[in-house]
Amino acid sequence: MQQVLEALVDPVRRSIVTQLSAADSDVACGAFAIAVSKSTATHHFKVLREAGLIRQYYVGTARMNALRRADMDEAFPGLLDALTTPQARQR
Amino acid sequence: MQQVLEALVDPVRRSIVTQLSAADSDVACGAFAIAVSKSTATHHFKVLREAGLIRQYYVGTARMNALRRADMDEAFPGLLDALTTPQARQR
DNA sequence: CCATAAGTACGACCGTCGTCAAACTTTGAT
DNA sequence: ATCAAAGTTTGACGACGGTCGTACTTATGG
Repeated sequence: MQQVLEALVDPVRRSIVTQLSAADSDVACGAFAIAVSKSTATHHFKVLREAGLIRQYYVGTARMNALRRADMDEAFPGLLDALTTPQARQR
Repeated sequence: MQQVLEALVDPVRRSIVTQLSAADSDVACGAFAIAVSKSTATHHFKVLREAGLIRQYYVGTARMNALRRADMDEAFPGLLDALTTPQARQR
């Protein structure tokens, strides 16, 4: 839980989770709308992965990211819902 | 939202919120089970207050703390519920 | 009036975190 | 074989946040 919150408190990482939640399929690392360098992006994906929020797999040179929503909903019911709500994203 | 998450990511502050949520009435600053000095405690209460999570008022020399659950539930539905759930506290 | 209790305010210290650039790896295409 | 695309790794830097001690304020009780 502590680890999950530490992952979600960063705006960039929360944006990644939000974009993943809104997408209808998995997303490559380079396809996110985040304004940081590649190395910083790699760092953020690592934090999200180690917190159990995403799963990653390769497709050619692209590393795909999948939101582990079911696992999260089981471990922390309501948390991702509370964060990906449209009004939550706005405020 | 960002401010609320930054307030809730600290274990001491989340413990304060949890204890407030479990209590059936408001709690004085000195009555919490937190292992930090007085000045550090004051700092944490200030962060919680500025994030809108608690309200404070004096009763003699004691400063009472009230959880603003209704305001939070309106602004960020499900967030406090997700964090104060017994299984959330455990994990 | 004085002492004690309950917090607050102010600096200071230190660790952690987000950030980047540069060098490297691996895969796929020409 | 070469080259480009996509990430990773490493190291460094700077800022912010949690912590504490000390000094200060305010209120209650004897």
